[in-house]
Amino acid sequence: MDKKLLIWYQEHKREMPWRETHDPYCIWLSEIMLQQTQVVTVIDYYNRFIKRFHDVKSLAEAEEQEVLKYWEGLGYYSRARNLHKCAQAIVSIHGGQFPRDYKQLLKLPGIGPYTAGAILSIAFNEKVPAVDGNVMRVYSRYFELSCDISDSKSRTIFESKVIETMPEDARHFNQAIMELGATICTPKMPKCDVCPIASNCLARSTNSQLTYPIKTQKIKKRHEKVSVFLFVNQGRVMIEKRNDALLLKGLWGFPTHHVAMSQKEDDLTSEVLSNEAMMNWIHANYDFRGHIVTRVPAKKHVFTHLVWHMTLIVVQIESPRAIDYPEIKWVEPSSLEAFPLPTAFKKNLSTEMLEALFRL
DNA sequence: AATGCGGGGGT
DNA sequence: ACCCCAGCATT
Repeated sequence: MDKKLLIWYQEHKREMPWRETHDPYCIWLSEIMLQQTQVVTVIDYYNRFIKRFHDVKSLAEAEEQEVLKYWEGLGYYSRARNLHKCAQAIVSIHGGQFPRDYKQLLKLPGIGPYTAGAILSIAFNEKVPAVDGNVMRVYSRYFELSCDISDSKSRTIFESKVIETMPEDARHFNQAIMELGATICTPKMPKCDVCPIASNCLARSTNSQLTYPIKTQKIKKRHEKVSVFLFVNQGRVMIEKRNDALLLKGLWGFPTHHVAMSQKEDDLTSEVLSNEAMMNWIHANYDFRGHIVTRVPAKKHVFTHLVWHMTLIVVQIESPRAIDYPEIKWVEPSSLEAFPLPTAFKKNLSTEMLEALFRL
């Protein structure tokens, strides 16, 4: 398996900025960004990030808000918060050097079994497995392994199998398996006709590629109806830093009010908040008065485990005058870009909309 | 062991 | 419009 695979990888690997170095900082950063995120998306973020935070020390010294700003739009923001904490731990505990040790790496925030293996193998060429979803898909097909990959216990089974089959060139082998999973041995329509290891693939021989990997877990998303308030005062709109009790904690956004929740989308259509109920909510949470200018049905936004059905509520605030607090800012629409604003809010803000707000 | 956590791509 | 993807932390 390994010989053909390594030759294929050498010839067909995609170019990525982090593949031009073995610097543990670059490998670590890229691996964190690549969790649940595709290569094409990561490249721009990675380049901008490296340009601003060129080593672990400069990242450790940064403000969390700025790190989040550089992560804006990438999602799973706890990755960014843990990345920042991890950089600080590496500076304070390990003298700014990444530990070349599996157990030590695992203790660091945001680094789990996969990422520890990826850093050790790719940066240090240690013969350690790095099992991600691609590896599990490739191995379960190649060996027709029937263990359930949605069960976290299965990871160790794949790790043993990887150790059995791993050549000395761990650095390239681990990346080759993942590259194969990402480009050839894909979930839906695997390109077996151009796969370098198809001749020995068990699933290929029995035409069972699509029954592997075995995965039982089903995801049931709940639906939430959410009012998103655009408080407008003298050409400025209010944003607040989302607190730890909220989704998207630490990022900025418009005030949100939970109207209704259901397992079924249809149950939400009848749930409408009256103007009076809204004004009561506003007054209970903020000490100013105003009137509702308009309601705009907004795009729905799908998160990992829930769906937001948003309505934008534009409210003209008459009193008090716009005052900033540490966690509440009144900003001109053009200044919104200075804050880390998650996609759920961003995608509902057209230029026309902002222009209209500005005129209020 | 189960749940929380974004956003993008393919069909 | 709908389906799929999937590491780590917390509980």
